[in-house]
Amino acid sequence: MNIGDVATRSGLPAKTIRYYEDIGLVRPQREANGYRRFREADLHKLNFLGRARSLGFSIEDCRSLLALYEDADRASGDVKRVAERHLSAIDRKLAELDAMRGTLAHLAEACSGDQKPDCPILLDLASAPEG
Amino acid sequence: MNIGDVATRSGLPAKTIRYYEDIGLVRPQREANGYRRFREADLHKLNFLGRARSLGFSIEDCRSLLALYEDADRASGDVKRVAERHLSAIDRKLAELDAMRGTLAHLAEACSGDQKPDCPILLDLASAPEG
DNA sequence: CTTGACCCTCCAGTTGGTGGAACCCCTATC
DNA sequence: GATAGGGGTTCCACCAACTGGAGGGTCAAG
Repeated sequence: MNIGDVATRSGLPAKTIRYYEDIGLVRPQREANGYRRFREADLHKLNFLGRARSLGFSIEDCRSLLALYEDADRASGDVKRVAERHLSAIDRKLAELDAMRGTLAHLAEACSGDQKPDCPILLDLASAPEG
Repeated sequence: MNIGDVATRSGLPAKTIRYYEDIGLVRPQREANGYRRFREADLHKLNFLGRARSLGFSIEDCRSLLALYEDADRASGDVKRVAERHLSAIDRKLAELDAMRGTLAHLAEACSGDQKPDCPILLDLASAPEG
């Protein structure tokens, strides 16, 4: 398979796949003309990467997960640890966004949104930081 | 005030303040010796920026908000529009993270986490993309 | 033989800063 | 006057995870 084929089959842009090769996540072979040659195993890896990235795992997480994926002897506990670490990162992010949302919604609600220049949003933003 | 003073009073690192000057968000004057000289108005702006950034507004959003802040004649509706656009971006992000969290929690729960090599997390990650 | 769809490499830009090097300035102390 | 420290200055490089584009090679069809 050429890069275009794995691109359509994995759903990843060709650019991204080249980038993944650059940073050592996949190692396709090369044809005589310099074109990358991908095998089924490479496609599996790319699918794996696409799915993991879409779940928000970082590239470095993906590298670990891929190593575990390829290690037939790994303990599933190792994978679970990576997943749970990521899960709590997601929870932190969620809490943070939720707090933002609360403040912002409150401010937007208090704002009349008309032609008058008074605006509680700006008033809040302009208030000094606590501490 | 020198940069160190506004840094402590605004809670922003000096490096960040220099960066904000670089991209034109603040324009402190200069002393004869080349030191930046900040006035109260600059400090207000920096507080504004710190608060807006902590609410997740992008730098470009901040630029708009700052322009509105400094425009005595703005309509509060203009500000509200920026805030509401940002609010829906936050909502999208929240939904996305929540979906991730669901999938991941489900997978982690299904994973025994013991010494056996079978791992539903990896199995899921390895499955082909739909479509 | 030309057209057009692929493919290649390399460079630069994105966002919002952060780290560090190399150097200047100011004040206090010896 | 020398020196030590704690400011300040500039500039360059780096982070994640790509993305866009230039400039050019390759291949199959008409």
